[in-house]
Amino acid sequence: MSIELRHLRYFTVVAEELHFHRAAERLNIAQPALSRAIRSLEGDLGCALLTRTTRRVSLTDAGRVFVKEARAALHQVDVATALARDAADGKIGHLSIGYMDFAINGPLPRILSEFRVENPGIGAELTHLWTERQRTALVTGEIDVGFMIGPFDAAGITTSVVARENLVAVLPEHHPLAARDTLHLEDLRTEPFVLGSQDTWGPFRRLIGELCLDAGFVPDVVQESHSSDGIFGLVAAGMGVTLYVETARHLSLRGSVSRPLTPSIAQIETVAAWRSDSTSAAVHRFAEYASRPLHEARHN
Amino acid sequence: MSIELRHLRYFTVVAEELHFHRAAERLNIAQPALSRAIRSLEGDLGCALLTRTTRRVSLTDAGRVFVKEARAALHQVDVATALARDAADGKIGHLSIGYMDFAINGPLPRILSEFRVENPGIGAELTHLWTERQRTALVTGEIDVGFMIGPFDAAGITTSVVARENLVAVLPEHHPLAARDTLHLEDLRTEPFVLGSQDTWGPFRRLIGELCLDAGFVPDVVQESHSSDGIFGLVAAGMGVTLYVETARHLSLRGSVSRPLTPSIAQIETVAAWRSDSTSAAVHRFAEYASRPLHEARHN
DNA sequence: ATAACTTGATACCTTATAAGCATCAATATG
DNA sequence: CATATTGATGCTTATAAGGTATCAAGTTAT
Repeated sequence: MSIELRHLRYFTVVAEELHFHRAAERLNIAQPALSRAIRSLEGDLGCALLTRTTRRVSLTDAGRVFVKEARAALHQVDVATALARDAADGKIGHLSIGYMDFAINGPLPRILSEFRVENPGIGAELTHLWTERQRTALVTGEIDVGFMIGPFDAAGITTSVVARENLVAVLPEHHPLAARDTLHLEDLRTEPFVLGSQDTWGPFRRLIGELCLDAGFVPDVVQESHSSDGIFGLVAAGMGVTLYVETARHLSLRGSVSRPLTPSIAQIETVAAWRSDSTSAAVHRFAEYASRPLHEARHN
Repeated sequence: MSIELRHLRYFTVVAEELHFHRAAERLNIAQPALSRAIRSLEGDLGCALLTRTTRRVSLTDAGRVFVKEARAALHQVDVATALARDAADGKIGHLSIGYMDFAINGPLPRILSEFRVENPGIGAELTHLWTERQRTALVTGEIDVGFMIGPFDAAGITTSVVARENLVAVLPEHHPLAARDTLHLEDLRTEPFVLGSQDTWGPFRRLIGELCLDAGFVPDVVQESHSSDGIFGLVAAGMGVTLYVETARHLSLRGSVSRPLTPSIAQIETVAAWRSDSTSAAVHRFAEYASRPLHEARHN
C-alpha cells in the first residue's frame, strides 16, 4: 500500500505523544491499529521513524525530519480544501471584464471598487473592447462580464442596466451654439460631425443615425476616431460636433463644451452582461453588484 | 470518509485528462472506481470540482484552485518521504561536535572540511569544550562527537585516534635554550612553567606532571591560563616555558619558539569519540571519516 | 527478588470500503 | 436514426483497516 494521509495524521500524533496508547486515544482508534499503521508507513518509507523499546518510544533522525514535512503536507491539504471551498463560495477567483468607453467613464469604476473592497480575493482583469467585440468575447468565454451599450438580448446571456443616460451635444468651446444653455438635435442639422468609427462604435453610430433621421437630417460625418479621447480632441480642434452620453461632463473637456439636448430624445443604456450558465461563483458575486438597483449606481 | 492522498492522486490525473476513462487507465483502475472516488472527494470538500456532461468534463473554479493546491500537497508528501530516506541514509542531519585546543589546531579542520564537502546536507555545530567536559557531554547527548585528549575508554563509547603527536618545548624567543635545536625534558628542570589551568586542562596537566616526575623534577608552575593563546602569550612575554603538541608549529608564535624534545618521551593522542549506540546515521557517517587510517590524517 | 504494572507487538476475527464487472442513460456524430 | 462514446449506477468481490484478547519485554514498588 502507498502512503496515505491517514498515515501522516497518525504519525504526527504519535510523534507528539511518543506513546502509542495515548496517541491511539487521541485518534479514536485502538492501539494495535495504530501500531500497525505506523509500521506500514515505515515499511513504505523503507526506514524507521521511531525507535521503540517496550517502554519508551523516541523519534529517529528520519522521524524528526518526517514529522516536520508530514505536518507541512497535512497543512497543504487543509489549504487545498479551504481554498477550494473559498473558490466555490466565490471568495476567491478571477474575473475577466470587458468594458467600453461609456462604462469606464461612467458606472464601472464605482461598481468595481466596491466589489474589490468586499471581495478582496477576486482578481479582476480589465480589457478594453468595443461593444460588439464584447458580445462575441462573452460567448467564447474570453471575458466573464462585459460592460457595453445595451440593450443586449441573447440566449444564455443575462444583462443588467447599470446606467441610463441622456445624450449631450459636445461642441468646440467657441462654437456659436455653445452660447446657448440647451440645444435641440435639429440645431445640429448643418454641423459637421465627429463620430466613433463604424467598426468599433457600431451600435452607438447606428443609434445616432436613427435619431438624426428622426430629426430629419443625415449627419455629415467629417471625421472619425476609435477612441473617446480622439473624438473629443477633434471636437476641441473645431473639426465638428459630436453626441455623447452625459458622463462626458466628468471628462476633462479642454476646448470643448457639452450642452444638454432638449427634449430628451433618447436614453443610452450601459448594461453589464454575463453568461447565464456561468459556473463561476465569482461571476455570480459580481452579478449581484451589477444588478443592484440603478438608483444606487447613478450619480445624476 | 476523510480526504486521502488517493483522492488527490486521482483528481490531479482527472484534471489533466478531463476524461474519466483515460484517467482511470493511467491510474490502473476501472472507470467506475474513479468516478466514485472523485464524487466522494467532492462530497468531503462540500463543493463540485468538475462539471460533467455525459460528453465533456471540465474544471470548476474550485477545481482549478484545488488541482494546484493538491499537486503541491502531493509534492510535499514526496518531499517528506525523500527527506526521511535521506535522513535515514545520513545524507541530511545534524552533528553537535565538541573540540578542544589540540584538535582545532590539528586534525579537526581537515576532517571536518572533507566531511562537509562529501556530506553537504549535514549541518555541524562546533562547541569548544575541554576534554573532561566532553566526556560527560557525550554521555548526556549534549554533543554527538567529541575531539579530546585520549585515550578515553568507557562503556558505550567508541573512539578513534585522529592524531598522535610528539611534545615540543615552547620557549620565549630570546631564552638561552632557544639557541639549541633540540632539548631534553631535563633541560627545563629549573625553568618556570606556564601551563593550562588544572580544571580545564586536567588530563594534559597530569600527563606533563608524570613526565616531569619521570625526568626527576616537579615543574614550577608560575602561571596558568585556560586558553592556548593565553599560554603562548605568557610564554612570549617571558613568564616561563611550556610543553605543547607539535601542532604548535602551525600556530602563529610571535615571541615564542618551539623545540623538539629528544628523545621522544611521549605521544599525545587526540581521539574522536562518539556513543557506540548512536542511532544517528550522521554520526555513523562522521565516524567513518574519523576512523580513517591515521597516516591519511597526519601532515608530519 | 519478585509481583504488579506498563507498553508496544501479535494473532485472529469483524467491519468498512475500495475496486471490478455489467449495464444504463445521455448525447454527440455521421 | 443507428452507432459510438462518456460518466453514472447497482451489485459483487477483494482488500485493508479496525477491534478484542493476549503476549513478551521491560519498569517500578514492595
